[in-house]
Amino acid sequence: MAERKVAITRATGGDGGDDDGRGRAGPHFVDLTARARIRDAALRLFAEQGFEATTIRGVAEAAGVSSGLVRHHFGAKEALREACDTYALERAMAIKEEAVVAGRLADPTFMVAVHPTLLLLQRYVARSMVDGSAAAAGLFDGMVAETERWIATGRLAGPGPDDDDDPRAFAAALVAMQTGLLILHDHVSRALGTDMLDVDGQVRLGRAVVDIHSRSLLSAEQAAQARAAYDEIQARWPARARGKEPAGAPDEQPPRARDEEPARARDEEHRQ
Amino acid sequence: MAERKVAITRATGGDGGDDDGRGRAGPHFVDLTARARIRDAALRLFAEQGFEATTIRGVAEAAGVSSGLVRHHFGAKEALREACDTYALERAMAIKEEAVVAGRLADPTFMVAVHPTLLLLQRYVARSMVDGSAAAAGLFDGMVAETERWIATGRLAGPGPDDDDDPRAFAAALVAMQTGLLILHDHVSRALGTDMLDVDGQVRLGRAVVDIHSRSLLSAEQAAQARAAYDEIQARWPARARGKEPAGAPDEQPPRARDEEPARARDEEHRQ
DNA sequence: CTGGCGGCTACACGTCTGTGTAGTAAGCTG
DNA sequence: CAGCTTACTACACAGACGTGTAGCCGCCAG
Repeated sequence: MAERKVAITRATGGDGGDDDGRGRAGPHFVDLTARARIRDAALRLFAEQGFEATTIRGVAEAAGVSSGLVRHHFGAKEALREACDTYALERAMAIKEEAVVAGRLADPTFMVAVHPTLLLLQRYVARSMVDGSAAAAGLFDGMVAETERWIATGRLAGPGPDDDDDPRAFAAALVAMQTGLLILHDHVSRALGTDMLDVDGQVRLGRAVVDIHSRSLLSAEQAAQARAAYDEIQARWPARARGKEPAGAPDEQPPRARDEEPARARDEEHRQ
Repeated sequence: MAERKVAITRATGGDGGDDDGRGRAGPHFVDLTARARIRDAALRLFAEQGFEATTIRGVAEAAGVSSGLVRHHFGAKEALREACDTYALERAMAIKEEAVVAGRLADPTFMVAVHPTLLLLQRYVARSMVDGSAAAAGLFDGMVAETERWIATGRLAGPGPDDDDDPRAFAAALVAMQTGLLILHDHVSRALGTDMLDVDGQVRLGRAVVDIHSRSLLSAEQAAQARAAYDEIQARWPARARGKEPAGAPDEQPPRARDEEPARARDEEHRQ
C-alpha cells in the first residue's frame, strides 16, 4: 500500500507499514503507524475489558488519535475486531515460527522476553471466546481438534488412553481449562499477588499447571467412585447416554458418590 | 400483559413476596412473583450473555413484564445484579443443604435433577467473574482459599504436597480451570455436540475431568524438564523470584524446555 | 363507600454508542 | 502548476441504553 510514504514523513520513523507497522518479524518499535497503534490499543482493550465494553472512542484515546481515524482505517467496530483476530493469529504464529526456525526455542530468555506479547495475544483470543467472536470459536474448535489428535498419538503420559474413553470431551475440557486461566487473568493475578503475565507470576502459574498435570489429584478409589456415580446416572437417565439402558430400581446407594473432584468447586463456591 | 398481573396478584398474594416468591425451600412453581421471574430471567441472561450485553428491556421481555417494573423492583441495573449475586449464593447453598441434611446426596437422581439449576447458578457466578462483579471476585478468592485449605489437609492424592510448592498458585490455577469450563459453556457444548449442562453432556464432561485429574498427563521426565526450564527462567530474571539469585552464563541448553504442558495450548492456538 | 398502597405500565429525558459526512493538510503524479 | 489520493479531524445523526416520572388498577383497612 501507499500509506508508508506519509507515515514515514510523519515522524513515525522508518518502520515500514503494510498493517503491522513494523519489519516482518522485527522487534517492537515505539513509533508505529497510527493504524498499528489503533490495532494494538484495541487488542489490549478487547483483551482487558471485552469487546462490548470497549468503545471506539476509548480505543482512539488509548491510541492517541481521533475516533474518526479508527473508523477511517477499519470502517466498523466489527472489522476492527476481525483485524485484531487476524493480527493475533498471524503474530503469534510469527513468534512461534521465529522461535522454532531460529532455534531460540531452547533459549528461555527469548521465550520469556516474547511472552508478554504472546500471552497478551492468547489472552485476547481467550477473551474473544467469551465475547463470541466467530474467529475465536473456530480457534477453540481447532485447539480441541489438535488436542484430540495429540491424544490419539498416545504421547500422553500415564495409564494411557482409556478403554471406552471420550477423547473429544477430554480435549474440550483440557482446552477450556487452559483458556480459563487466561480469561480469569484478573482474579488469578489477584490471588497470586502478581500479574500472572509478568515473569514471576507466569513462572509460578506454569509450575502450578505442571504440578496439576504431573500428578493425579484423585486417588484410584476416588476416581472409581466418581465413575461409578456417573454410571449410575447414565443408567437412570435413558437419554442417548452412550449405549446404556435404564435400570429399574430408583433407590440404591452409590457410596457417597458426589464428593469428588467436580463437586469440589461447587462446595467452595457456596461456602463463602 | 394485563391478564397476567391479575392472575399473579391473585395467586401469589399470600407469599409475602419477599424476594424468591416461593415457600422457603419449596419446589419450583410455574407461577412466580413478577419480581422472582425478573430475577430468574436476569440470572439466565447475565449467565448467557454477560452483564453489559444484557439490557433491562431484554430482561423485562424475557420475564414478560414491562421494563419499568424491573426498575420498580430493583431500582438500578447494578442492584439487579447484586440481587442475582445474593440469590445465586443463597439458592446454591440451599440446594446443597437440602442435599446434605435430607441425605439425598447419595441419590444421583436428585443430584442430577437439581443440577440444571445448580449448574446455571454456577455458570452465572463464573460469568460474573469475567464481567467483574465485586461479589464474584470475593467468591473467587473464597474458592481459592478453601481449595488452599483443602490442599493443606493433605487429602489430595498422589505424591503429596510437594517440597517447596506454591499452594496458592496451585489453588488459583485449579479454581480458574474449573471455572473456565463453565465460562466457555458454548464452546465446550459445541465440541461435545450436546449442551454441557444437560445430563448427557454433564456426565461426559464430568468423566473427562475425573480422567484429567486422576492420571498424570505429563511423564515424570516431562515434568522435570518443564520445572528445570522454570528454574532457568527464574535464575535469569532477578525479579523478586522466590529466593533465587541470578546466574551468570546467558547461554545454556535446557533440553527443549518449552514443549510441555503450558506450550500445548499455545501450539494448537497458532496452528489453526 | 373511600382512601391509601403496592404492583404495574407508558412515556419522556439525557447520555453514550456506532456510524455518517464534510473538511483540512500533506504528498505523489501528471 | 493542478489533480488526485491518503491520513486525519470535527461535528452531526439515529438509535439504544439506563434512568426518571406520572398515572392506572386491584386490593384492603377505615
